[in-house]
Amino acid sequence: MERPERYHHGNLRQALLDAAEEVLIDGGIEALSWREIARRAGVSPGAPYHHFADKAALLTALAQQHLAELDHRFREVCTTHPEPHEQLRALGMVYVAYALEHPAAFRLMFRPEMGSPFGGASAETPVFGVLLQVVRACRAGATGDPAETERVACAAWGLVHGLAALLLDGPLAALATDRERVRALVATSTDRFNVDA
Amino acid sequence: MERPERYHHGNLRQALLDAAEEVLIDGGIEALSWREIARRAGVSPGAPYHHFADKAALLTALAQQHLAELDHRFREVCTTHPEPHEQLRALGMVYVAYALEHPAAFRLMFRPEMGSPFGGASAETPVFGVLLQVVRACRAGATGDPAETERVACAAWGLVHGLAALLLDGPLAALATDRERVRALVATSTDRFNVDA
DNA sequence: TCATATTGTGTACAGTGTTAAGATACGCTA
DNA sequence: TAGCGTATCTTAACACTGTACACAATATGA
Repeated sequence: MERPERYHHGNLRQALLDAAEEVLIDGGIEALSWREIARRAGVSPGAPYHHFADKAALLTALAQQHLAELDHRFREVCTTHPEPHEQLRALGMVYVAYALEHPAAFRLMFRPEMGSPFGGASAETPVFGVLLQVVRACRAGATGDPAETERVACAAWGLVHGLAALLLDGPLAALATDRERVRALVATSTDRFNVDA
Repeated sequence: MERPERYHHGNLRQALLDAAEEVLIDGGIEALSWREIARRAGVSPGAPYHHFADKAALLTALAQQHLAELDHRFREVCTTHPEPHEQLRALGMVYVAYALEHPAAFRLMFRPEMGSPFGGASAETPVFGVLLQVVRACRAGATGDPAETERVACAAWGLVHGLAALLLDGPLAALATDRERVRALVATSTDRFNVDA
């Protein structure tokens, strides 16, 4: 989209990611076809293969971008909220909010047909790393089993992820538009989950 | 598959569902194509349109079958476990176990590109109905807000659903094969979730 | 300046979901 | 039992899709 008159695009890779994002927003996942992406970037359907191995690779890269953004928001939460338990509640809100704000992108991160943009669930994993850190802070000073701490972090992730998934494509979809009820649901969920050792 | 030599199949509708299930098992969701299903049922690609409006309708019907089976297992749990809190823990185990046992089918139920097999989240909703009943039993005698009870049930569903989703297609996929660790994770999750009023 | 690597185009192929027109067999009524 | 309407299936076609390949244009570096 930068300099259409030239033979070489300049930075097609990013242009493709932008085009994919654009398609994703106003057409959803079903509209996200390789050729449509190339079309929007003003390029022939063969060109993208010089920048991405295949469709899955492009989509994985896009998912990673969103994952990085979500990770950024997570870290922001940690700076604006002092107390660990408050941080945890805020993280839940941010997670669900992001899912509802970027539904198609959020779904993309958990599609089985492409390589998972997360690695595993370690301290270096984008979003999970922050979560694990906060959970550790909540349980600081306790003589608890470290494996249990990890399980608790996974459970916390599962909790908010499940809410997001059910709100997006599950039976709770009807609630998704009512911001206040969503907020209440997330609050109930996190408040009732006991993190402490 | 019943009487292949005849022009009319007999009960093609169920044969198509069976074929779809078969494809789903040994090929995953990606292999689940309309034509492949017809092929396995020994019929031309146009024939299924007399039984299902389109691909999404077929897949929705298949998802509903699995949902009914899961609902059945849920009700079974309620009869074999007397105490509500025990029931709740057992339901969580059964939910996650079903997801890991039938991964492709489980994913099918939450695909955005087809009509959700659940209606909303009411007492009549297949799986949620049982869950709601058990949560109510846990909170019996309390003077709690009914809306809060509903939120708690939603949160409980979110908790186990999130675990299942992360184990299937998320960063917890590496754990999925280790039955004992999965069991411990689910136990930690449900035990730490406070249902009571 | 010229060979080479990079990044485009164009065409082709197999496979997809869906539709429409025509062939066949079943079930009901007379 | 004969005939007819209708439900069911086949065949062929359409507009797509993702990917592969040969080729062309540009950029780069010795």
